[in-house]
Amino acid sequence: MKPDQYLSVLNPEQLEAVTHSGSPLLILAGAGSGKTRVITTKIAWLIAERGLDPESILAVTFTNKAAREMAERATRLEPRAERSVLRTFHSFGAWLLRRNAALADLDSNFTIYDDDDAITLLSKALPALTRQQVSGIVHKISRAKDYCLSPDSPLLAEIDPDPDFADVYRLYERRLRETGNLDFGDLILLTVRLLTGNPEVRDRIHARFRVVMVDEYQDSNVAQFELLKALAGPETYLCVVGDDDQSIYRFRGAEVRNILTFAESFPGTRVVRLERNYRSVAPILAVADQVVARNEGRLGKTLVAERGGGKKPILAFLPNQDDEAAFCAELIAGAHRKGCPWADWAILYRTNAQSLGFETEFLHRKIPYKVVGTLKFYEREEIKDALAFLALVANGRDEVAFRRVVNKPARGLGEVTQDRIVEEARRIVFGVEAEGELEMGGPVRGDDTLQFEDATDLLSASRRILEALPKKARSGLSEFLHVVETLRSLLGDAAVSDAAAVAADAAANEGGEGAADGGAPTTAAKAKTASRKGAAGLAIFVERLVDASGLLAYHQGQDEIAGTQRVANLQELVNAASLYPLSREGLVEFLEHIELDRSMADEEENPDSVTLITVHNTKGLEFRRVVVTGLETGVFPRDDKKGDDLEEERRLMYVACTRAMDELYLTSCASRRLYGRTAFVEPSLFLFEMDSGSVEVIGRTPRSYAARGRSAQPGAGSASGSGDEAGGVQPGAGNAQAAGNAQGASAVPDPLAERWRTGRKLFHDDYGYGIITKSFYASDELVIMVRFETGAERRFMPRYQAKSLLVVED
DNA sequence: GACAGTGAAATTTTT
DNA sequence: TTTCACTGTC
Repeated sequence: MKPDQYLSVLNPEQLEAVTHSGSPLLILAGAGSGKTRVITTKIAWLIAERGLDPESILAVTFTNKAAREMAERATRLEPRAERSVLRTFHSFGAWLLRRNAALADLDSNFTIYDDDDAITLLSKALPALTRQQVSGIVHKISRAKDYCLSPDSPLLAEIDPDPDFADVYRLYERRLRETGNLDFGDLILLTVRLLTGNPEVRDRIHARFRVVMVDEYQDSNVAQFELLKALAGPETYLCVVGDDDQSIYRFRGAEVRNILTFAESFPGTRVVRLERNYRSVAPILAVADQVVARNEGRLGKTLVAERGGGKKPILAFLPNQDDEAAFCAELIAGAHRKGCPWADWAILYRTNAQSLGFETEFLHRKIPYKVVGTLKFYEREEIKDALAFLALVANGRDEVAFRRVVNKPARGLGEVTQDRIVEEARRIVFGVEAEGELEMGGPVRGDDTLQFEDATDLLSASRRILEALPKKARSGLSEFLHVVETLRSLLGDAAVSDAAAVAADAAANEGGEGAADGGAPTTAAKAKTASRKGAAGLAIFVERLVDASGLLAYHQGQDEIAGTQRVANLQELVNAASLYPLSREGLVEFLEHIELDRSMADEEENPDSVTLITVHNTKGLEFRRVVVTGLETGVFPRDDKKGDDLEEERRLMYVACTRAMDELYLTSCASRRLYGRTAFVEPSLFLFEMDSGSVEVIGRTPRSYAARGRSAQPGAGSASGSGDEAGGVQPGAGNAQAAGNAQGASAVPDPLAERWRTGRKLFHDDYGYGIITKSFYASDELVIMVRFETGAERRFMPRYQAKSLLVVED
């Protein structure tokens, strides 16, 4: 596309942001203001108009999805942008560290530990503590890394005042370095140290990246801020984009202050505000704004809706979460009957657990849906097993991986034997008393990488103690070692020397590899094509490994016992590997990609389906119609939230509402089941913060909410005071009758009540046959009691349960 | 060393 | 309701 073409569609502020140069730039981009368009256009423009080498542009984001989208859109405007480096913070860190492994005192074959692995590792080092306690510690360590704090930092007390914490942190670091692996925090922290501690690397990076851009800057943490500072040389053009009102990751270290004080950190900063919202109709934007306006710590923006007209958001009060699910289903099904595609809809909730009710309901009603984020493919036992085995092949020091697979299937190698092997491996490196001698950098000395790896390899250690083991363990272990070795040889004899080779090349590497490397993440779409052709590339290897490791047989057995899908899942993993070359580098690349991007290729899901998604996961997305569910105190916002935490919940609410383009629905239940127990709950604080009159209320209004409505809406109050008033029209099913009030039911014949008359026989999908024992209106909702053959008695609201409840006899 | 059974606790958001 | 730690048995 020609620059004047894509520049002509921009508004004046967007144009200014795109063409600005000569000083740091902060773009304050409100929701739906065309932020991504500005970034991608800027990339294209820099290449096409300013003649910048695409490879000298670095743009970092927080999610892989965002990175992919950015690459896609920039490339559409300017094909050469394909060679720019568009990555997540973490994948950029991994990229740089791997290429400078020797300088960073790392093994270039490092794999990445997720929280779970980190907890396992530390648990083994602290056997006296429960997993839960360790999990708390690991969490704090990861927070410390977010803030760039080493075990020696006095500021550590801010995270945990316990003086032991620093020691445990130190211990964790040592164990982690011993495995040769990194955790998420390290990907940022060690990258910062690499750049600040090695002037030649830093200069090289400054020379290469002339432009550094950051998207969603409001979610950056202190370590990422430090990284940004390290990346910005005197000649670097710095441009960050963000919206302080959408900062929602404080809980994991994000610092809103980064964006609030950007201009102070980088003197001369030019600030451009994008305040025209092109996404939502005005009434939707209004309620979102009313809520977030209550926050104090914000830069303050005035979002202007470019789309006039539009309906007021509808607020539905419902008895409980089953009704909430039914309400949503009916709403969506009703719209679908009128031609609205399923895909126009998104159901938003605060916590993942809330998706369940919607899933069951949608399944019943045959409404196609997809759950975003809960794709726990890589969490499955069989997948983690196979990945652990792969990781061990790539890196023989990986203790967590070793422990996970060495005795699976059972080879007579229990924890005691495992401990012996690990001790043996550590003994070689540290001598008998190693405690406390290490710095953060770890024990690797650049010159003897090879020897180090060999000696501390858990496999070498295994071999050394082999003879000392009891017969059963000995044969089991020796068989295991044989499998690993055979597999390693499959990756070519070059495997062992890779580390040295890569280390030697490192210095010259960042220059040319950007292109080759940037290609990998964008190939996700090609995965399917590749996998259909059968095992190719690394897939051959993974297939062999799954079989030879005994994991296939083991999980086959589990499939037969439990009727699970494990073998099929393993096959899926094999397919995923087909994109990578059959080599040790290919394997390492594969593992890194999985660790950093768990959003497996979107399978062959139905493109026309309703989206079920947590509010956090909607960042950057938009839908025509959105239902924000669970608007109750304790759920959203979670209770015990106050001060800054409450402000963050408010921003979450702001994010949720501003996802909607055309229609917004809000649902709030009177009671909710929470771990088995049913509790009555109050409407969300945020509902009270919206101006009365800016939403249309339906359903039985809770007393507290009604009270507020009455005072704010003079003349609209009801005489009865029972809170029965339901303003507005029931969307979806049976709307005409619903408008009628409870007291009117005596005169007017009511088809709904007629259909669900006492004595009728029913069939229910879950409970089987039953008979209606009572039928009555509670406020303005028809309620029936049904006794089932099982003896159970249940209440239903036919309006919402029409599909699962079938009248079988008059 | 594996495994079943018991009792109790605890639930957010994620690169 | 589910998950996890711990206990006792084979």
